[in-house]
Amino acid sequence: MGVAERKEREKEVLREQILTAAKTLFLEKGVEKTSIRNIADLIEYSPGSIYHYFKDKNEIFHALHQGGFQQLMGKMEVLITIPNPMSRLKAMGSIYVEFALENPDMYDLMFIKEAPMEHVSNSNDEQWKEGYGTFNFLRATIKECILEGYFQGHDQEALSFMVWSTVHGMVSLHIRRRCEVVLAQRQGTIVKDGLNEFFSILDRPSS
Amino acid sequence: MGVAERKEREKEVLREQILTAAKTLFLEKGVEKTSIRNIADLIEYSPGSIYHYFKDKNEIFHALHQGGFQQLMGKMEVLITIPNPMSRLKAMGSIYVEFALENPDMYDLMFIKEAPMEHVSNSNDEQWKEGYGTFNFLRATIKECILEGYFQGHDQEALSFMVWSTVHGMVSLHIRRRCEVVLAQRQGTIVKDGLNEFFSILDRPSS
DNA sequence: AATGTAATTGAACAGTGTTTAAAAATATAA
DNA sequence: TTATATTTTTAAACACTGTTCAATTACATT
Repeated sequence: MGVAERKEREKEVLREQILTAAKTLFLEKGVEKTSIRNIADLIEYSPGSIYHYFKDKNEIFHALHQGGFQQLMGKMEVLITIPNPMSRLKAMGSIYVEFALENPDMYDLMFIKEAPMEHVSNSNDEQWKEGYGTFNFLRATIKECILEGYFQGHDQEALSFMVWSTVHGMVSLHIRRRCEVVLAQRQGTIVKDGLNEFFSILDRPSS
Repeated sequence: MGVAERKEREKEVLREQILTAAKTLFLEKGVEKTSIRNIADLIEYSPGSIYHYFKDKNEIFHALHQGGFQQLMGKMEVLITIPNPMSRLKAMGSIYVEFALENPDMYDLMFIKEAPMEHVSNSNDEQWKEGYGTFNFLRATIKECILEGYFQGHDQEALSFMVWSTVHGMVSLHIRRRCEVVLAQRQGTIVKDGLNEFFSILDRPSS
């Protein structure tokens, strides 16, 4: 009686197809400008059938959202091989920025867009599980830095938040197209340059 | 023959009414979820008549956008009385954060929300006039800091962008409710604490 | 009072997310 | 194999959206 299992697998395949098509279109023309009909056209199904696999458009976002956190965590795994906490902190920043610039729409979904389920705050804990994971790793790295004397007398929690904010600020200004105010000839590299400036500042000795 | 002038004034009044209604609705339910018909309903005019005062929805957004920049610039005027560039830089950061926390919705509109149709409309220069103004002021302040030896060997443009990114990052993570990952007992003051951490880091001497 | 101009309207167009009743495809049972 | 039951898919419809435009209304000028 493996029929139910096969059906389940087939259903999962179509679910995956929808997700892949949605991701393709989101990255291509943006989330807002991608319609359910566009997705349906791409997988050659009717618009209505998508609603048998996802409650609504938001649920498609949410599924991709979680996938994004796993992707980011995957990119961060190499960091455990870096023993020096300061080097690890910098590498973490580089990976974060790299992820954001390579997957701007996904980053938008994860960190910039209005979180759609905020009023239904019950499931928040589950949703942010991965988010907690990455921030905890940052916090632990900062703690090691402080212990090794890199940021003497600094506040672990506030410093962690500030470091995260700096990289988030740079990539989100870039993604939301607020970089036109910087010199035209610098716009192409301003995020990378800004990150290096940040590293330089972090490298300066505690007075 | 003051008729033309009176008509002009009346036209300006209705323009103002549209802007006020749009602002109310944008801040209440967001730009994307506010329709021209919603705005028209609120001022008790037909949807079509709005197009006699604004080319399209984007033009309404940009008009409000510019108003926000003027408000921020107004708050920044006191900075010219601070002679020391480093003190001025810090005060600028404080005012920026204060503005964002006091007017989160307007800040959202100005720096976080998707600026609609930016790639389509080619009048970018005019739109960002005020944006250029505030960033120029930051750039000039950073330049003075460098000249006075505060950031020896640093890149003016990249450093300016990085400083802006840090304050923007902190307030935008706060506004978009991504601060739940920080310790619960710190969440109320994390932006202010993070800003102070940033100031401390900036204060450290160039090696 | 007649004319010309500017403001306003409501209908229409092409698009959106979503729902739903009917149809098609498929699995199970007799 | 045939009949029934279940699941999957579809097309049409609903209530929206931004925008355009011909027709109407309001009004200042002659």
